[in-house]
Amino acid sequence: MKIATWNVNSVKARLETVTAWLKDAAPDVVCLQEIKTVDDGFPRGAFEDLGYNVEVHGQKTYNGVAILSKRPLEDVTRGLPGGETDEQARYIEAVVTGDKGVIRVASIYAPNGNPVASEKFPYKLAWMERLRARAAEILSYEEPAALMGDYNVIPTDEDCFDPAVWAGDALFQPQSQAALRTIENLGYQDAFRACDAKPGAYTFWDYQAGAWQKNHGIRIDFVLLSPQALDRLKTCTIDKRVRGWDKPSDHVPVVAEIDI
DNA sequence: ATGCCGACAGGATGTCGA
Repeated sequence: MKIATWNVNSVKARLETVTAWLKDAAPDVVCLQEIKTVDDGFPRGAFEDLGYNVEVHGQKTYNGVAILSKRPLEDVTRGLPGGETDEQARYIEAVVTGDKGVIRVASIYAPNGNPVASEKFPYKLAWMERLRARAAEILSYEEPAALMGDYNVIPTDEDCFDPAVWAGDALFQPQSQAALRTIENLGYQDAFRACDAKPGAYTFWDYQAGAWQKNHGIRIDFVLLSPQALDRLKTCTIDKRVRGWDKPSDHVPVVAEIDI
């Protein structure tokens, strides 16, 4: 089963790019982030026409996440547990059944957190703590799980072109890196790192200042796998071709092949 | 030090992203 995550930066503005990629890559499951639309505005027909089931947790203008799957999506959870007063749509989770068993998948859009001196940074850290709690709960199920998305954390110096540029940024703060590491330390593995230890692989290049042309990127989109999913991991790749296409998102898809 | 680019809502330009 081919599973993928992609921050599309508006599903409406990106519809042609996204459908072109789906036809080219033919993933079985895709977690989308930053769809920037309410549920009713989601172009579900365009994806259903390509054979996908669609589950959406949308929001006007900002955020919003979705899951597309060629297999039925079951046990759908909208919103990250523990945030009854949180209005921001950043999490949706569902269970997919493959030929050899089930896999639980989550589409995650973690808060950016900038500027660090604002209330946005503690919101980011509190949200990551809620994600840790949910990740721990999922681990207790002892089943294959893939927590996929835009974590808005640069894990190490090797995950950005120039660490000095990011020194004051929320994505690169020690607290942000620790929050991600704490989730991994529960027992999740970064699928890309499990397959490819080379530094200098990125998933995001800013639209500004020719970042793509200069390869000034960062790696902030991850597929985190439970032990039961890691056991079945075959490959994990970053599809950077897509950043060079017309009307690209500033993020590219991360794709993992799981034997499920 | 800040903007660079792009999407959105709204109908100009400010907010947000990373």
